[in-house]
Amino acid sequence: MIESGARREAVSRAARLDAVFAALADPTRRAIIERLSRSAARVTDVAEPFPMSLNAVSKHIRVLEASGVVERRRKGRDHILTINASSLDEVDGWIEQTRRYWEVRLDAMERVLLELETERKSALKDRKHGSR
Amino acid sequence: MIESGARREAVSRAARLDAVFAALADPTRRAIIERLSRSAARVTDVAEPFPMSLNAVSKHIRVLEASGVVERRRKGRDHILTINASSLDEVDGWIEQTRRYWEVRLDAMERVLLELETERKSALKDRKHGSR
DNA sequence: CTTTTATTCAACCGACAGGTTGAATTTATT
DNA sequence: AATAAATTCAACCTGTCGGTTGAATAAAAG
Repeated sequence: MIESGARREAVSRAARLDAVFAALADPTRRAIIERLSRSAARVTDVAEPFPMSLNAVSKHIRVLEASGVVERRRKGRDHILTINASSLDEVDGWIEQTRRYWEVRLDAMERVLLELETERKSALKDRKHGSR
Repeated sequence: MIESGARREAVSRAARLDAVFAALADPTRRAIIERLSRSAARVTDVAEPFPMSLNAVSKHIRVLEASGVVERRRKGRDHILTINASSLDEVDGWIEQTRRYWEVRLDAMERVLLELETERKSALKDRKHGSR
């Protein structure tokens, strides 16, 4: 039932990142995730503490489900929601990889070079600048 | 003028997470980040490869700046853009912490307990109906 | 000084996101 | 069978988002 991982290449990596980041961008949805982190729960249970209609929460859950962060299995009339732990790996990987770039390249050379260039230019004019 | 890069501790952690996740949810903005990961650049340079107006990119940059992921310093008429490596720490931390929850709690106990409960309920029904 | 270059500001627009309410659907309970 | 509960579907409203075009502003270059 759970064909997680390699088999879902119908959607681009970018689109998946879009979906997960967007899903995580809403505070209500992050709260839902945190709630589900403590225990699996039905839609009604998840919705209970929120100051909005059940329908609104239901829609949030659909967003989370579409992004792959939340999984749903039906048990009669109840829909049991759980979290898919591996769904954040891709996002995590993107962040990690991007940050690595910075730390290696940015901090040292590039920044100094840029500083030098701008220094050279302002040395020619040298007006009263006095910024901190 | 706007105090960019100044202390904005008045914003809640949730709001900051909102901003960063939302900033990262757009593929154009992620591409901008990747571009700036390789070298600092001016707005025009950043905008050049994108199939949209300079104004559109300028707006994306403002979103990234407001989220704290990108920093800007003016040098004459040029605005030099760089990445703030530490800005993703908060996001990274949230993901890491949330995932930890799952792996510890979800997989084992909670899931089994839930299974048992639903099992119990259908057992009651079983007495007056056939097995399934 | 005039012009070009870099960038933002402002107004506008279509699409989508997040919320509402009301009904429909499926399953449990009595 | 009748009712209640859990959930979604559908229509609708409002605000924000991503994009456009057409200024305005500020600094550099001629």
